[in-house]
Amino acid sequence: MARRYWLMKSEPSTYSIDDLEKDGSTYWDGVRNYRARNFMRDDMKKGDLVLFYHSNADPPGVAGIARVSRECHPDPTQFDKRSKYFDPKSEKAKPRWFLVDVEFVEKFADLVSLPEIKDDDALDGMMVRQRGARLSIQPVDKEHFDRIRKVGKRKR
DNA sequence: GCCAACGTTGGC
DNA sequence: GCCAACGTTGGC
Repeated sequence: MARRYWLMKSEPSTYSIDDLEKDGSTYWDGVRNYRARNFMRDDMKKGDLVLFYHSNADPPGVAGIARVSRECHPDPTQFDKRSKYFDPKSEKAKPRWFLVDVEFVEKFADLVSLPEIKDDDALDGMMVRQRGARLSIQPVDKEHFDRIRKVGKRKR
């Protein structure tokens, strides 16, 4: 099957591309939205490439590239009473929330900002351009992925 | 800090 | 199963 491409949002004040570079890889924990969960559970395969998006940042935008390094497994934070992601309705035998691991690939020389993404005709149709696109994990077309990666490699 | 957009919850 | 109320996301 063809490799798929994704966009994953993270608030850099919580976890940034620099944190991922330092850690090498991470659990993508805390997703509590069913559509986003279903992408991780059903569709994200090892080797898929990910646009690492900084949300709630100034400016928001794609900061680099990551890669799925481990496929779907239960999100441990759902069972951890001390975690803010604790879900009392989730059972160990029947976990409700799943995650994937992602590993660092590259940090862009220069962040591809949301305004730039919105201005670029080649990126027409990207989900992240839509008003109110709150979904924290989004599928991305290969052409859009390649375009963002190309723009991200520029120096200025 | 505001608020529009959207997802979830819970009463009925 | 509907839908109002509420909570969250995230750009601005």
